[in-house]
Amino acid sequence: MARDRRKPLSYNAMPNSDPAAYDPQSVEPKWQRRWEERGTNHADLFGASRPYFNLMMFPYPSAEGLHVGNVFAFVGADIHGRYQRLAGSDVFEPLGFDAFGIHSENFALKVGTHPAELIPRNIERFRGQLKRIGLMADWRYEVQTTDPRYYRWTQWIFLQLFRAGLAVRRRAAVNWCPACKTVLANEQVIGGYCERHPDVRVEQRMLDQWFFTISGYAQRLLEHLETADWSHSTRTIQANWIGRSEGAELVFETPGGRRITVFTTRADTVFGATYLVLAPEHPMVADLTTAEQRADVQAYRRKVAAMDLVSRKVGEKTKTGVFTGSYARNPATGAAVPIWIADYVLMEYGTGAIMAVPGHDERDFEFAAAMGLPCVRVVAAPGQDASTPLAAAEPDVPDGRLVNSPGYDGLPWSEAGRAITQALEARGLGKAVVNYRLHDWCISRQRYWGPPIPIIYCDRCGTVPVPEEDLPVVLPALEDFRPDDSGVSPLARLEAWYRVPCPKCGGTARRETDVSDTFLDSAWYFLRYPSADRDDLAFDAGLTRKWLPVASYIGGNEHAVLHLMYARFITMALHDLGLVPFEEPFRRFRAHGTIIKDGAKMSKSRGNVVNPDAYIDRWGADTFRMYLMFLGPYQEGGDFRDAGINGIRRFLDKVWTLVQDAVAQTAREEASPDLVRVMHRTILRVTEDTESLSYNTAIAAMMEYVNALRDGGAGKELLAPLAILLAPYAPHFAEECWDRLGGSGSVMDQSWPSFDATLAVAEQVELVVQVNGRVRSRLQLSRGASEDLVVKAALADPAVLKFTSGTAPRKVVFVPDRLVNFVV
RNA sequence: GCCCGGGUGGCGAAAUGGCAGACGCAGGGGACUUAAAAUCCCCAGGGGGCGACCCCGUGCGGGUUCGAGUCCCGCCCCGGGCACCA
Repeated sequence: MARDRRKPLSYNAMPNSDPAAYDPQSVEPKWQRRWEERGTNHADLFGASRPYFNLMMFPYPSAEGLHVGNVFAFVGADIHGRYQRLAGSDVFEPLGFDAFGIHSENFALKVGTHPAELIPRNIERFRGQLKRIGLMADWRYEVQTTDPRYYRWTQWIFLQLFRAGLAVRRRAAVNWCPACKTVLANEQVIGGYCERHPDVRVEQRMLDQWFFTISGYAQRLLEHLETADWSHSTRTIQANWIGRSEGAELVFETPGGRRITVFTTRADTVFGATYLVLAPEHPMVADLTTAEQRADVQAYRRKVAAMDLVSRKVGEKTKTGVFTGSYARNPATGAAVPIWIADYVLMEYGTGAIMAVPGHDERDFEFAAAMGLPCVRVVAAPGQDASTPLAAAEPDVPDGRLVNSPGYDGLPWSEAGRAITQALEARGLGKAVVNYRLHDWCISRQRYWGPPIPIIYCDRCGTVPVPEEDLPVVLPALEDFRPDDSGVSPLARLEAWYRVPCPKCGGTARRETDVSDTFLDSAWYFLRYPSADRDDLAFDAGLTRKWLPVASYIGGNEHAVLHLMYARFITMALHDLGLVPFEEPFRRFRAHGTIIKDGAKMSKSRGNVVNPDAYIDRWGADTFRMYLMFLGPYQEGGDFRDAGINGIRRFLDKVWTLVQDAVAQTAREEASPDLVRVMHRTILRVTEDTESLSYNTAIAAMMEYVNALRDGGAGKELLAPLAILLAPYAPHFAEECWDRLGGSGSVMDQSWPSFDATLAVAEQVELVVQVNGRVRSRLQLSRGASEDLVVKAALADPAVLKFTSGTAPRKVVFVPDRLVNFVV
């Protein structure tokens, strides 16, 4: 733990000599042992009457061990689970490890140790750390995605999707690093160069890949978001990612009778479409290219094909493109417009072809200017007309109306699109369509550390799924698992492994040697948890019906698109196959905030990663848990500074002292009615705040209560409820307090205290008296004082008289039990 | 550029349109102690006044309202997501 030498953290700097003092180093291991012995954290999966599946995002067990961000995430979710249990639910809180994937593999390569050896060590360490922070995890149902008993069923899910036609094989472009000799994810390409080789340009390669056709689910995935009980931010990110846009497909015909279909969201501007642009890969390009233009077109297509996928999409650079030599007829104007190809048009969106309207689209304007193509105004703002010159593209003209568009002039542009599309549809040259930005999910990885895709290629029978009874296809041990230049997985080196007889005809065949994406492993792990001990099926139907959909899922927004989208898709697909009885996997999702350090996200490269171990050693898990939760609103995160952690420890010490004193008390005193009211109010606040994940204010409420108890004297009956309120936050500490106060059994088996709503409000209220909106006095009155009484008392107040000068106010605003405002 | 969040003391923050700054950290003063730590008590947004009190104050500029940190309009800044998506 780094801290200032000159001024060491002084709190508890010396070993505390007082044997009665709170010592987390003895309290915490003791209760962790008892929980284990008594099975306190176990859920009765079959017998539970009020099942509550409390899910948190399982970690990737990195070599560095757990970091503060993980602890923040897990503790927040654990508090929720513990609260639900105390509130009467049967909570199932499982954990596991997501240990396949390129990160593990790259790390293994770096340190020269096989992942099969590395991962179990990391998991061991993680599990130890997770137990230390006192999670209510039921470790009997731990899952590890790298275990053949798990990925057997990952492969099984692939087969279900394959049978349903949702897994398809097709050729697609991937990023290829010639130095790493492997395929890279888009995230690993930095400005056109390899993340790990900053001077090596990434290339584009065409490979056969397996895809899940998630794009067919775009509309459903979007629609369900509207009513989902999810964090607003997460819903917005997903909706943007799906990227629905309504528009039209319009047809431009060539003299040779070819029909070029373009997608546009601005059919209203079709009269201004002065040229067409196709993506360089568009299948019609070869046929459209004239002899004179062939050399140029081919050179351009080669150049684009060599580019990496990331810099291809960077919009800043100047536009390039080539004329094909052909023309097509604008369906609205009838004019012949030239057909170009340019890399600013992407094959994977829309139809891979656009009508260019330089007058009202910035990219088209830029391209037209560079190539000397004509530009026409078809929308005019009030005060402009058809001949007002265009100095730049005007994509969004407020109150704009169509011009230069015979038959539609004068129509507002926002309405004209529909009319024009309808008219073109009648001539077979257009129709309204909806497009989505969401692409199909490529699950092929030309890598080693993942579940082999369970497919066999037979020369006679073609693509044959591995029979379910032959699962798992075990990932074979491979000493040298480094990727190579071949463009296929290292598994392709193991002929003895991939050479298998065809399951259908028995002839020579070979296994698929690619492995599947790690995101597939994590797209269904929540289904596995309740059935983690079963080897005969992926998930038991009865348990699934009982425990799923997940009641609460808490995790980071860094997984808002990939993981959460894929999990939803897999669930929806399994539902359509009749394998699960629900379409959405998570009833409720809450995104927690990010813990940053010195204003930046924690990362190894920045060197600002904080290891929780040292804090737990020094302060104990409970203090550390509460400190993280007190940092700021849970759903916003905060900056990690260790200044302030002793505030939490002071709070726990105060509670400890109160408990000792109460236990030592011989004479039983009646609790003061005022303190009883404070207690009810505290229960109310902690209940509401814990429920809404406002952990920081729940802790503040408990602190206020403790301050009041110290002033007023506290007996056991005022402290026992506090022990329960504290249990989600500081579970070991709460157990110890509960035990010392004479409670029986685990504090986790108690009922959450209830409050009396009439006692939870103060008897005496302070009423604010304002004159013209400014506070001039305060009145102490009993709750429920009538307007008459308040106004009379307020007007008689000398501090008020000074400002009203005794005259009757023009207006009186009265808010019961809060304020009265005189307007004079 | 588009779409979400957010901007409040020295710091982390709190506040159904109704007392801005709860709770905590750091700080100052005092008690205890030979001394320190720990602990306990008090102070603590800025300015003015001996004082009771008064004025100013929630990124900036307007507006609605008896009353705005909170609602509306227009900006600035920070964080996140998307980005030649037609």
